[in-house]
Amino acid sequence: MPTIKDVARAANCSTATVSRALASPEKVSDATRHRVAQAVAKVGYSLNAAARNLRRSESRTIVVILPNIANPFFSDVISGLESVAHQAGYQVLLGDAGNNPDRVASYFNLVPSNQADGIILLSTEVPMALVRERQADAGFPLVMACEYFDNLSLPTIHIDNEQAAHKATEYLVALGHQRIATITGPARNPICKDRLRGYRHGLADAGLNIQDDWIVEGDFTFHSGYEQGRILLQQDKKRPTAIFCQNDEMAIGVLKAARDAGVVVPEQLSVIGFDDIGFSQYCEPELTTVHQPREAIGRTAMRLLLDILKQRNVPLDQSLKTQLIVRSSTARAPRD
Amino acid sequence: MPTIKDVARAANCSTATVSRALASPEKVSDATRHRVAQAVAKVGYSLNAAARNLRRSESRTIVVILPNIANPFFSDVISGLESVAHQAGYQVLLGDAGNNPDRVASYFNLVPSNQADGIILLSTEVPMALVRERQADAGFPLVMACEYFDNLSLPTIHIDNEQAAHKATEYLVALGHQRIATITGPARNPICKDRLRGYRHGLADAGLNIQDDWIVEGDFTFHSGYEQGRILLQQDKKRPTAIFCQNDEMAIGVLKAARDAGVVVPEQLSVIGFDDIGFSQYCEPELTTVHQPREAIGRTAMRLLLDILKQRNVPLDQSLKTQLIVRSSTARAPRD
DNA sequence: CTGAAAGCGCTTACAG
DNA sequence: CTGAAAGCGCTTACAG
Repeated sequence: MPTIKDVARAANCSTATVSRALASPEKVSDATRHRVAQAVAKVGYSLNAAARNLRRSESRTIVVILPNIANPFFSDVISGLESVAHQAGYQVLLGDAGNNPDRVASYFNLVPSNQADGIILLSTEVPMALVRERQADAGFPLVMACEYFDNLSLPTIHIDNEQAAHKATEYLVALGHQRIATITGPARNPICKDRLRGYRHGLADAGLNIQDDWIVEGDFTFHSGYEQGRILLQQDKKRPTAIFCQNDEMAIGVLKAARDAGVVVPEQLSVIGFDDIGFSQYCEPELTTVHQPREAIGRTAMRLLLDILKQRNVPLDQSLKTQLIVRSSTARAPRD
Repeated sequence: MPTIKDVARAANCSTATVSRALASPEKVSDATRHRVAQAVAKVGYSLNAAARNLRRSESRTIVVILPNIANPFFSDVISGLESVAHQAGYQVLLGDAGNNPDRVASYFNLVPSNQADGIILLSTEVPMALVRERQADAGFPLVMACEYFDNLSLPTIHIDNEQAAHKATEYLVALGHQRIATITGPARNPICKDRLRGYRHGLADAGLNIQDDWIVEGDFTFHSGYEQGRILLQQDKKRPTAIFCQNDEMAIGVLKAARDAGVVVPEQLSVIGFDDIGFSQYCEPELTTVHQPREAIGRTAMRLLLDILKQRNVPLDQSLKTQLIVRSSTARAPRD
């Protein structure tokens, strides 16, 4: 591999000048810049980033830790993150945590080892000790998006989960539903708690009583939605007439459980999801759901992190708007 | 950040010894190794990877270029890639090409700039000139998976697309279908050509004639499947009784088009997809499709690349098995 | 088993 | 605008 020395020789100048011509062209005369450009092409030079990173002690790389790359929810968030990063000359290293604490630890370690400048965390399913340790360290650039820790304050971009769930529940109530169940995500997850709180308040506002066995826990997969849906629909006389699911995949699982149980959606059962993933328009029936501005979440989170890296003063907590999208999986409550 | 010097001071030895204790512990006495470990903990040292990379001129990073991170097909492939990489002490940098040639160029550039040791390419939607240039350069570690270029020989892991499509078509023929349409992916894509060839042969084998306006092109999205499906189903007397789609998302789009057109699947229309993504079990009806061993493709591709990096002799072309999964979107052809 | 020393390829403060 | 020189933090061949 040709180095900056080879270029300097070919351009008949010092390595310092080559470096300047490449990194800050305005510091160099037109003629020199041109000679250097020619020399670069001639010798087939490309900058050794490891050397630059070492010298500058920065890597221009941001690590994004996500719980599971298979989750379609994240793809737009990632697009948003990447578009802002690339525009600013940063790369994005996508780290799939895959429920593996070691892996997460190794991603975190990329920052002290100078392979990454900062981290965006999209999951709370990571070893708390690790995060706590880093957060104590003020110099560790760490931003959360989509999720957050309820016992730890970190800069974060999110939606108002409670309000969104509240509105979804209200909508079901407005349709005349009185027996409304919910399938939550993992119960310890703060955003799931928020969505559950929104659900409870929605019922309470309407004077409906909350039936604890209609609050069931899933894990955000199709399969868990299917299983919990099946169970909820078994009680065939006083079964729920509506189910609010904390994400779309579980809602789509419920649609299947309903089909298998011979319960017609939306005539006999209304279903609401959360996220508005692409598939929610292609399932049968199309899913009423809470739309999240996923790209914007990604963009905003990356901007926040880059601002932190530049030591800019920035709001550390931003909430973005959601929207209830009404499609065909909800309807007026059936007569008893 | 503490450096190796600080550790050396705390352990009362040279930096050379610290380096050895960390990188090749067997070269160092037990006592020293222990002292170094203590010192590392005491000063809170972590190795500066940029310095190591510069010195060793390797990065232990593999770039995976994919066309679109939102495509659920890739998530298992990525899991496979990552599991092998991490086991071997490599990191994976996921690069979303996003139909942006500049971005792809910058990912390719990671190798000469010493930020990546090799590339796995999961898409042919990249500037040919770039690939051609690199491939000419024998020292450039580049492996393809899932897709391939038909005018360029690169090490590649794939399935037998033609055979898989042939079998799927045969299956429809065996169900008595005589009017079988197909929705392809982008026509210039070699794997799409292969699948199309398999379809043609399947029809030819059965003595069915091939109707050119039943070979329509989509782009692998739900939407294109929906649109093309809608058009195919419009011709209501002699419309096709079966549609073979080159991926599941388009097949799911067709299911929706059929619902909208009042065509009942599978009684009036059989639909087959390709890939066996998770959704294919949660759409209505569940999708008959060609299963690809996605994890295995990923694992095999990463092993191949790592072997190439170690200059091992390896088979440069491996084909993995597919399987037709019969679910509920296919049935015997309706009577005319 | 250990240390002194060179060097990986850059960047940048300093001097002119 | 340009160059000589120091130095970023490691690793490793060499010598002992």
